[in-house]
Amino acid sequence: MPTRNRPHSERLARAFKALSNPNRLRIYQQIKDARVSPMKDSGCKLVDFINSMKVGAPTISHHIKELVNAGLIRVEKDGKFVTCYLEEDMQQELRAFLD
Amino acid sequence: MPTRNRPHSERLARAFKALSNPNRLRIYQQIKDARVSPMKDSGCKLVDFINSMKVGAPTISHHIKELVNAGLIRVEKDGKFVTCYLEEDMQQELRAFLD
DNA sequence: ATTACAGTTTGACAATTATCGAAACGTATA
DNA sequence: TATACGTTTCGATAATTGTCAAACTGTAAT
Repeated sequence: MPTRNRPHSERLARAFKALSNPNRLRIYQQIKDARVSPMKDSGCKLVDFINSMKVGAPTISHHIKELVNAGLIRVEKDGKFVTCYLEEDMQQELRAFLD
Repeated sequence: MPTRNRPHSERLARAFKALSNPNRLRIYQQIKDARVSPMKDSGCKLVDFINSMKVGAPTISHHIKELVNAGLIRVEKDGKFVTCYLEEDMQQELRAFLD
């Protein structure tokens, strides 16, 4: 059973795997940088990724899903738009591992 | 040009990819934990990995090589033994990225 | 309603990867 | 030298992955 104190290798490895693709890493970085504080988190519109990155929409959709499954981000739907937000707990877990 | 301020996605992604395999992650963790300080770094003997982990020697050798290529660790040979040491610069780069 | 936009799903394909067994290599020790 | 041990290389295989095109879904605008 994975706990907060002794993180499971599998869980961490899955997060690292999600960050192991350059495009996914860039997506994550933008989402992370959009969060200046827990109070001020503008999130990132998925449509902006689709318009700015050099891979097709299906690929981006797939990458986002992987980041969500890895627990790194979460998404919220509003009308036809999807906005991505950082999952701070996982960010903290990764930071803790690196220390 | 990858700099400290604006790290290259490819370089970071390669490091994360190296940590994306559970066995490799465990290896890295042990090497990291063996370094209590820059002055006191006992390193980890490759032979101990081979004896303690449940995968064959060729696989371990391959994993070590990947960690080295990713810039996460370095190895030193002494007689027939190989010892693994943490590359602190890369650890710092990863930490900086997560902040 | 028709069109346009945002996003997902499916199915496919080439490329990469984790692992293995067998063989080879290098170093020490008997 | 011969033998043993630690490590690497090689060749193979099964599994995973990144990407795409095409088709589809849902929402908004005209």
